[in-house]
Amino acid sequence: MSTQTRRERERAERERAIIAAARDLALAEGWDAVTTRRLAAEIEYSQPVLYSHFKGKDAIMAAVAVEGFAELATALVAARASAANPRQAVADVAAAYTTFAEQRPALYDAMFTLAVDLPFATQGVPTDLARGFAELAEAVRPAAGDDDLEAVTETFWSGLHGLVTLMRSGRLRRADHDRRLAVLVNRFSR
Amino acid sequence: MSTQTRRERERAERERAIIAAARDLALAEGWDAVTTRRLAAEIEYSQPVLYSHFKGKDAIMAAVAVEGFAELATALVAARASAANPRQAVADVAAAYTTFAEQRPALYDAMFTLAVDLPFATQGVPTDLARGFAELAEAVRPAAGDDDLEAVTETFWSGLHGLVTLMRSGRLRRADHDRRLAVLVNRFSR
DNA sequence: CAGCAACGCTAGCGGTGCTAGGGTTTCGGT
DNA sequence: ACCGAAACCCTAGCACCGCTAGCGTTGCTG
Repeated sequence: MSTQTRRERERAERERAIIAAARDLALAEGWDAVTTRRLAAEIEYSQPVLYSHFKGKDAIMAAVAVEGFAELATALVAARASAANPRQAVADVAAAYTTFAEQRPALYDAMFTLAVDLPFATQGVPTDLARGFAELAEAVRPAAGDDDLEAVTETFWSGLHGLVTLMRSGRLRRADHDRRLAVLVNRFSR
Repeated sequence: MSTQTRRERERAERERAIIAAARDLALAEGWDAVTTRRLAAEIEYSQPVLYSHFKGKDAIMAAVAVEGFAELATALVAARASAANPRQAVADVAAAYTTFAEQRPALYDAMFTLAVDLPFATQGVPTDLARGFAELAEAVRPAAGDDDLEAVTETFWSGLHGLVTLMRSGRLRRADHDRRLAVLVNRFSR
């Protein structure tokens, strides 16, 4: 029994090492730099070992994304908790969201622009993702009015996502980001 | 002179054939299916010919994107022109935008999610892109209030872009699209 | 008609994600 | 204690990618 458990533990550790290596490499040089060969070299095993843990590169990215959901959710919870009033809550949550995307671009990409094989609008949504979404929902709830809260939240989220992706790809001037964010917050407060 | 002009004409035709082939292939099977080899086979020339017309695959995608800007601008102009009132103009323009993205996903990707080497937030923006942006601006102008019109337009655009990309990547339920669109339109009208 | 320049081809480079097959090590039963 | 079996991981390679060097041919020019 002891050797069995040891091997399982080592295997789990190696899996974490793969995810950590992918995450670090992606944060440092972007996802294009994350190749199965470099990943294998990083964990000091051969390429095929990766495939005994994950179905493919997409699955590795998905695993990294799941970690990202936890980070984002934590940031959003903190932002909303420290807000003085409902209006400020929307602003702080929005700022926290875009800051996260700006500071962890590779993580954000894995979560929201790449890696499609994660469950989103279906059952089995990662709990941390649901946590983050709930924070957005609570922030905009006072401003929902007659509209369905879920629809308002999703639309608010889309606005944030659009701002982030268009700015990051050079389609929007970074200098005007605060102004745009203020507009969005304005439209989803009161 | 005659042979010279003939060759230039043939060259121009071949360039158009490359763009058309890339566009058709992308619309039919997505950009992943557009490889330089398939493209070369499609125009019945060898691979290196492509590189005498374009710097690389990205440049070909950029050329396709430019054509897309014209289509989108036309759709937006038509939508706004036929609207009965300002409120309806925002709704129609928004619907036209998302419909375009939904019906021409590959085109939309080339324009707004891939191909970064196009000028956007700088000088030299493709005129058709500016035309489309201007239509969005005119639509939301009545609802800008004290906010800077450009910032409002960019934010509205971001909302549309976010809705489209999150839905297309499976992050938002397609069934609720109209509801979300209505929310966005609501927040950028009146 | 000779020389030259433009042109488009074949072949190949270095890279990608992924997999088949075989050795080696470790385990379990006699 | 040993032997068969199973688990494990590595080497080598497949098919593909974007892109380019170098050559042969074609067709124009003086």
